[in-house]
Amino acid sequence: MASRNEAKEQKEKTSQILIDSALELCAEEGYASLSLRSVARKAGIAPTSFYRHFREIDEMGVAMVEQAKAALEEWLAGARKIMTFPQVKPGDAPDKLLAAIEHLTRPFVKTFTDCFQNTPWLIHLFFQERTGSSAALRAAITDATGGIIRDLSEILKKQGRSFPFRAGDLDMISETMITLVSRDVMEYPSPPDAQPVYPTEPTIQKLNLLMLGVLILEQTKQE
Amino acid sequence: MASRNEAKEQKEKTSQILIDSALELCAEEGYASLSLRSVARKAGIAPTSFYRHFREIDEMGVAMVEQAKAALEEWLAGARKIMTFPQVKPGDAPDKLLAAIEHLTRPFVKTFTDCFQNTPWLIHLFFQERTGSSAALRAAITDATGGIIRDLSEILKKQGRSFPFRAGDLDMISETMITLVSRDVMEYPSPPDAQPVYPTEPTIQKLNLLMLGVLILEQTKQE
DNA sequence: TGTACATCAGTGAACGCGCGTTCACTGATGTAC
DNA sequence: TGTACATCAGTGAACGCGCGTTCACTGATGTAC
Repeated sequence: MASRNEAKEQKEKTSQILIDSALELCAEEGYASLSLRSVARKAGIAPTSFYRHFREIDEMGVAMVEQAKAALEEWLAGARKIMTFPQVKPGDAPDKLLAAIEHLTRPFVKTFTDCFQNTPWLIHLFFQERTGSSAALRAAITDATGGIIRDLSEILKKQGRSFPFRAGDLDMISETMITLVSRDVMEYPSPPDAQPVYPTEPTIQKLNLLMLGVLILEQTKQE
Repeated sequence: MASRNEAKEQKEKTSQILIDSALELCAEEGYASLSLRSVARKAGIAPTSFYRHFREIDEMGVAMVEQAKAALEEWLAGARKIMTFPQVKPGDAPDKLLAAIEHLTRPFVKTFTDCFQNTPWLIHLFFQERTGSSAALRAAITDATGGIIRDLSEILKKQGRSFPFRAGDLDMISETMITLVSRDVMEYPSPPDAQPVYPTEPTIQKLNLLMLGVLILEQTKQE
């Protein structure tokens, strides 16, 4: 019984090697360029062994997305701890609002860029293949992205006492934040190149403007 | 002489058929899935004839981007005519600012969605392949996108008397507007599916929030 | 005007290659009795 | 404990296919004289 588990663990391990290899290749060449043989080659197993783990490439693709989602959720959990929005009052000057907003946007962007520098394949898979690729992968990504957006909404909601968004807007704001930060991060050269310090300020500024607009509008609506 | 031109025109025509075929295929399957043979097949010529027009796929890719850029510039020129920003004063209520902003954002989003419904391949090529694909194509797209962003900046600048952006911010704002609208538009199902009315309101709202933030901030800085 | 030559878009046959997929096989491990 | 059988991850040979690319050729059109 125990050894049967060992055997299963061994299989699991090989599956993981396949997924890891695929994620690396995907970041380099894009998902569309993945081939069963190239993944197997990188993983160091025979092409035919692939079928012991997945029925086809897209089945592995879905597993890749699941893994990326778990990793991204972990990063977001880290962000949650450092995103805190100071109390503001209606009528505060825009400068003061901006300073408060940066307590949300700066840690958020920092988290995203750290994530990208550590595991570029993660962002790549999520935001590069989001609209392309096979229908199966697209569905998995859309699903996972939805989860991430809701996670971010939760983080914002926690700030609710001081930053009272209307519930319906929360997801829209989260989605936009993620869209903007992922786009900027992806424009950046991949890690094979000499890795310059990523300039986060323009990204932060965009999010600031968005949140400032939100804040002004929400304050108006509450009066 | 005249007939020599005719011969050249004939060649030009075939090149155009190749490009058009490639753009269609690209919208369906993505640029990475293009093959010399599939393009030639769709264009109705022998695979070997491809070499009479382009040395390799990426050379055609660059021509595709040029064509897409020209088309998008034409759409933007149309947008320019209907984007007009009413005069606002510092201290105007956010509601009033928002109403003014919509005179920019609504025509802009409308133009983009119309463009996508008419020629989906255009948006696809520009914003799907922006980060993937070959280095040559990426460079061409980055270049073309830069031009489009500057076009939009020009449009905004024309509103300068009533909407005084600082020059440095103009490109950032244009880029963000294009990022947001293209992302939303691309999330939408491709034309092969039953074509529902594209919901532009969420997109407009995002742009509104951004522009509201910009406006508030610019007003503050001028004081 | 007539004739000989040049150009060049488009072609079909052929090549070697990497691909996905099938198949029967191996050999380690687990199970039954 | 010993023996016979079952399971199953991993394998190597082999297949047919679409790919990019080469080559020598065709035939329409343009040019020289």
